[in-house]
Amino acid sequence: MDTGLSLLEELGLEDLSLRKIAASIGVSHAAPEHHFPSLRHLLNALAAEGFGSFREGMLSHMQAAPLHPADQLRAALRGYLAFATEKPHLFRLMFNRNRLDWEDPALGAAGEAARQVLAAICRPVADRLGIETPEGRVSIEHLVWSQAHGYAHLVIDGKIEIDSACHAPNSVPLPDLVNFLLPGEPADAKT
Amino acid sequence: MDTGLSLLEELGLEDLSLRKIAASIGVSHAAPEHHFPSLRHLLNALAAEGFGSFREGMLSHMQAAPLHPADQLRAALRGYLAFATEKPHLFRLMFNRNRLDWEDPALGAAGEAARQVLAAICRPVADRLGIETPEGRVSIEHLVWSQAHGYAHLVIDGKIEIDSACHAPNSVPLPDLVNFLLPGEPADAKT
DNA sequence: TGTTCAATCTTGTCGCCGCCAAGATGAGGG
DNA sequence: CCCTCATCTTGGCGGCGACAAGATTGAACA
Repeated sequence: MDTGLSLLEELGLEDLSLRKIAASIGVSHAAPEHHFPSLRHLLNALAAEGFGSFREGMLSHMQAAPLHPADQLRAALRGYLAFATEKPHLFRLMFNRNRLDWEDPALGAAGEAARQVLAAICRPVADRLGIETPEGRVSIEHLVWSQAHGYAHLVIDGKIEIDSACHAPNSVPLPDLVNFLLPGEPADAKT
Repeated sequence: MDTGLSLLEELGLEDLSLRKIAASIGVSHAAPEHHFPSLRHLLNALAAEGFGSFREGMLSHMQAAPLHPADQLRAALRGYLAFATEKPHLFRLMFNRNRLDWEDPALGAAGEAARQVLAAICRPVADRLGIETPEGRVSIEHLVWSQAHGYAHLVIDGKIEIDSACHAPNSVPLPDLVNFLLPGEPADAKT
């Protein structure tokens, strides 16, 4: 398990294999298959553990920040980005639909727990904006999540460098952001 | 090449193989290796072609929209999301750092051309916001791109459903968004 | 027309992979 | 003492990317 995590970051997701893990531990090539019926099960376990430390990373950043909603949101986003940059291959695995089995309840619970952190952060933000409906809250959560997720992906894929001016990626609410971005301009052309 | 693209969407990135492509065409297992020295070269070619149609998709959405910056931005984001949902596996390949060789000038040019579309969209937005510095423009581009990219990834990974209320994912400018989100609140705690 | 030559494809092989089956080992409880 | 179960080993299967060596083909050229 630990060997799997370290080999994952060392070799990358595509070059990780059960046989290399076994060799690294010093056992025969088929030994891991007793603990994990297939490679998919091992990746599921790694991803579930990853979501655990992902959640803890965001929470610890939040605990070090003031209780104010704005600071809490910034701290969570900082934690999101920090995890992605520190363990990029694990991060990619955690959001790789093809290689994980989300029917696995352990993985589902771990992912949901991490998601709840973001949801809890977004609620007071929505309150401050006067948004009360469930759909409005979900929209804000999606916008915040998209911002953090896209920024993290673009950074670890080398498409953009971390913007030192805004230490954490930040996001914005409202169903139609462009109206917010450019107030007084014509509304959406083709809704 | 065409077979590769269709097999990519049919089988997924992880299950695509040179041998399956060869078998699908009806040639021997080693025939593709004459045209593409390695699997990586084929994936590079597919990704470069993908960036081409990605760019064209955004441009065609933009041409169908009013010339106003807000509408153009919305149209481009709609094109971004449409491409990702229509060709999810190709989209994931195009942003997969491990399986592509970005030293390849053809791929680099194709990616840069697509990026220029977004940059061109963001410039008038920055102008409207009174942002003149190059760093400011880059910040806005990063924010817009992050929003679109994260939203697209979360949608194709099944983490969120497309929000019918905001037909395209929307994004926001400004280096520190939280100050914008929550005006009058204390500024960044730990810059 | 006949020859040459480069592009293209085939066949065969290598090592690595996930997976499966059968058996060895070894500790704990009747 | 023996049974049982967890754990590991050995060996083998087909599929994979990559490589090597040879066959086929068709256009260019004298």
